[in-house]
Amino acid sequence: MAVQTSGRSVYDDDFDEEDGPTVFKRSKPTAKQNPLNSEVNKLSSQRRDGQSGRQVSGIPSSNGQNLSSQKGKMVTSNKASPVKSPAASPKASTSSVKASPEKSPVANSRKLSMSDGHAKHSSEQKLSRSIKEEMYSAENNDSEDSEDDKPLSARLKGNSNPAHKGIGKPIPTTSLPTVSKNAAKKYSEDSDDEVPLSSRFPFKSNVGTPNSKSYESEEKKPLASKIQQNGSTLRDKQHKSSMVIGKRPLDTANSSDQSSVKKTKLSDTSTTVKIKQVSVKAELKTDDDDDHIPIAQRIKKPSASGNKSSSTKQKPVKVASSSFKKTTQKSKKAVKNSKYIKSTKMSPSAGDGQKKWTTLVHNGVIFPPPYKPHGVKMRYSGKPVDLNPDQEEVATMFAVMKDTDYMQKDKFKENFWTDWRKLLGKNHVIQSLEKCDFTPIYDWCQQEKEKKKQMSTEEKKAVKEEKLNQEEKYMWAIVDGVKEKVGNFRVEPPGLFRGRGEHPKMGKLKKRIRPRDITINIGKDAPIPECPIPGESWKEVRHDNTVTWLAFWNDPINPKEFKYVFLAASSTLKGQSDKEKYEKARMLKDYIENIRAAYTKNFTSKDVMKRQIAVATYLIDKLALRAGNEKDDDEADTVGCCTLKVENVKAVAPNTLEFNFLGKDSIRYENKVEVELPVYKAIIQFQAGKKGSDDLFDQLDTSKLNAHLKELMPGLTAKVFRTYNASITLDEMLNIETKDGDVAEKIVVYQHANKEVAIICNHQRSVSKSHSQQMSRLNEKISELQGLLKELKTDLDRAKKGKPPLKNADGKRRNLAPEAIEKKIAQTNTKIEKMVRDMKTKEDLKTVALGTSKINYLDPRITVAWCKRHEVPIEKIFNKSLLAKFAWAMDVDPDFRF
DNA sequence: CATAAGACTTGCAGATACACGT
DNA sequence: ACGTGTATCTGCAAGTCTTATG
Repeated sequence: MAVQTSGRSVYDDDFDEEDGPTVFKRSKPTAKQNPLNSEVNKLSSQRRDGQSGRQVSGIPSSNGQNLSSQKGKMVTSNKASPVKSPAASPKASTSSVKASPEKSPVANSRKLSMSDGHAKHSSEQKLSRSIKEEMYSAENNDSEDSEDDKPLSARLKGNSNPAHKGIGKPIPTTSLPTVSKNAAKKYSEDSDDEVPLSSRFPFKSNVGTPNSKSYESEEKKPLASKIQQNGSTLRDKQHKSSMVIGKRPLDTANSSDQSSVKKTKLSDTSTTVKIKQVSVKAELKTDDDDDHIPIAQRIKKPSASGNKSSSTKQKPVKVASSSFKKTTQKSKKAVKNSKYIKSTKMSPSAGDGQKKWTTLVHNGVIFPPPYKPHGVKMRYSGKPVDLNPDQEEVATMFAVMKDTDYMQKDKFKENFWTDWRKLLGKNHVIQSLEKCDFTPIYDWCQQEKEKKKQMSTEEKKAVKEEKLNQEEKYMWAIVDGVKEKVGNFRVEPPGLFRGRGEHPKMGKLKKRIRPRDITINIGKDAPIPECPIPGESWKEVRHDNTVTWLAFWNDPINPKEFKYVFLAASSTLKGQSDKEKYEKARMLKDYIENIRAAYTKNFTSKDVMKRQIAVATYLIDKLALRAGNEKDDDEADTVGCCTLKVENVKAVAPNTLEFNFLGKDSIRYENKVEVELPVYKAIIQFQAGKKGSDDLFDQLDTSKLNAHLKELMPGLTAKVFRTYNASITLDEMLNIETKDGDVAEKIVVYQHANKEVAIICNHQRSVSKSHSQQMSRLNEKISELQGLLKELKTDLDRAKKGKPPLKNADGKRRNLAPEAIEKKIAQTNTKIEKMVRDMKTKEDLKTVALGTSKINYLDPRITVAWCKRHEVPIEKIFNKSLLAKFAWAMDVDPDFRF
């Protein structure tokens, strides 16, 4: 890759040297907006949001305080199905393409979800897409290295008008003719393959059909979104209106720190000492030899091969002999895979085997302070009891949980009692938990908390500084000569296990971790961190550079499992794999059409397992379900796709499926979806003759499913669909809904898209304790304003007639000119409208968590590119930690599309 | 092959920091 | 200056997926 030598990108400059928000300016102020947008916008006005109440009463699903009661109030049952999909109206592209004669059963089955009749993509597009598929690896290299890593300034000079790129690369996903340069390039360069297309893609002809019109446009979204279009069942809680989410602009003060995203390359690992001396902030800003080099390139430095990015680190995928190939894309796959292998071989990671780093220096982990007995006596049968420090410690853990929901759970108390009793001993005075009164300890803890709160600012600051001082040395590691933040260097303190949902182990004592429990992983030549507790030593010291963890210990609750210390999300190591994740999801984009066609075909396969795989894949794709691994009995009883029980899905004629189950973290997934008839029928078949608690997919588990997926695309697994659907949704929504307007309006568009994704992924949060209170407070304010409005109107009437204003209860009003009153009225109206909007937004988002998708599912390059295109300061969308985490994405081409 | 072990990502909640209106 | 509400950060639980093992 051409290393960018000429200096920083525009972005970098802003980042480093300015305090103000970073605005991605285009060199040409023109072409800010895709010309198509205006048309597309119409579509957007038809969209409705899903509604958000997804939790169900009575389900003890979380451990938050008062949660169950809150949840209980939420009656709404259908979960939203989000996005409808204006997003993909391929009209534009259609025009450039001729209709193809393909016909496909698949397409037919999709009609259902395509009520708005989007045009489909032409066969030509499909073909070129297929070609692209084969060339994936080549493309990757191109896109990652040749373009993205160029300085922004350089890139901007080029063709910044998205419309220019239309040639050559069909983006099936959207109708926008926008095509990335990379893709176009790839297309032409990649035509190397001599094999006739027709033979390479026997499957093709099946895929698109005349009636697949909206198939393509629609297919990119989870079904849920589509269904909503006709979804009579769904509540229309929406507000296409863009609501102001009330997000505060990040303060510019932050930006000065942002250079933290840069890595400081140290000339050699022995510089550790120096590092330790510098304060964090100072360090962040210090000399950075590599500052001018984009992170993406720096990442690769350590690798001797200096090769182009390997967007996928996985090892070559074996070309399995699968039935799928036979039926569909045999030759294609073979070709693909071989290329894939080739490219992977050249990649640094492949060359180094599993090697994740070359040198690794760090200072180990920090332990929580030993327990300080407070001596406060709890009571047993009303009498004070003496406890030794160990017993007291555990009693205190229990005491402080007084007003959490766990206290209502018998399992929690039972588990706690079992473990505490072991400490007390059989013959202790305390013989039963019921007679225990922990309130003295509880009260004491509250007092302590209060004391802390009352400390003066200076005192607090001092305490903080002291803590920082102690921790500083643990906060950093040096990986291949680059100083990187460590994620969780603090060893977990002892406590009572707070499992989520109905976890069988809740309340058990999580014992204190000691050095002898901990295995350290560190570079061979690095000094071994000294054990912070005198007289003890680490369990083991390894030098394993095929893994990224710095330390681990066995989870005291489940000794078969481990707790790892990793680098922070902002590290290059994490950034790299994050990028690979998104590249894989982008790769899926090129395969998705065939994959969907294949599973659609298999809805009616005679082979039950195939049918189950098909339907499961469909659900994962359309509803963004998780894979659903098997779980042990000593874990909360939750499910994912492969572990769905018969009772979790209800088939309602003619073709609706009602899902209701507890997913990850015991979050309820509740959704009604209209599905293709074959899916509906298949589900009924799978349920036939089974009990409610039986597995719906009895022939299936995640390894079978993923093994199958891997035959369809290298590295494909179930979770890739979630990433793909989340990111593609964001990309499309942003590009369709962004209009000219001020930054605030654009941010609203972003948040709206973000929200849709969160709903698709079922990312929930519990309603804040004060939510209803806050709502009524807002209501009060609104009616106050409305009262004022009334008075103003009266005044206006009187003023027009030349009469003086009436006096009201609390005094008199000023005598104003009618114009002034009118102005006031307008202002008040605006204020009221804004408050109403805000309230709606607040109500709407009260159970939706936007953060998770932003952190884990949305390709940051979509966001960064959009910010560049629309001159939205990236800080308005990404906070400081996100900026650091996504450093690798910052110099993306403004024309980047997912 | 099935299962276990191992490694890494994803997810929610509570604590804490911070901005905003009064 | 202060309380309140929101945004962000942190902690750690709970997933996914790969690899090793018998």
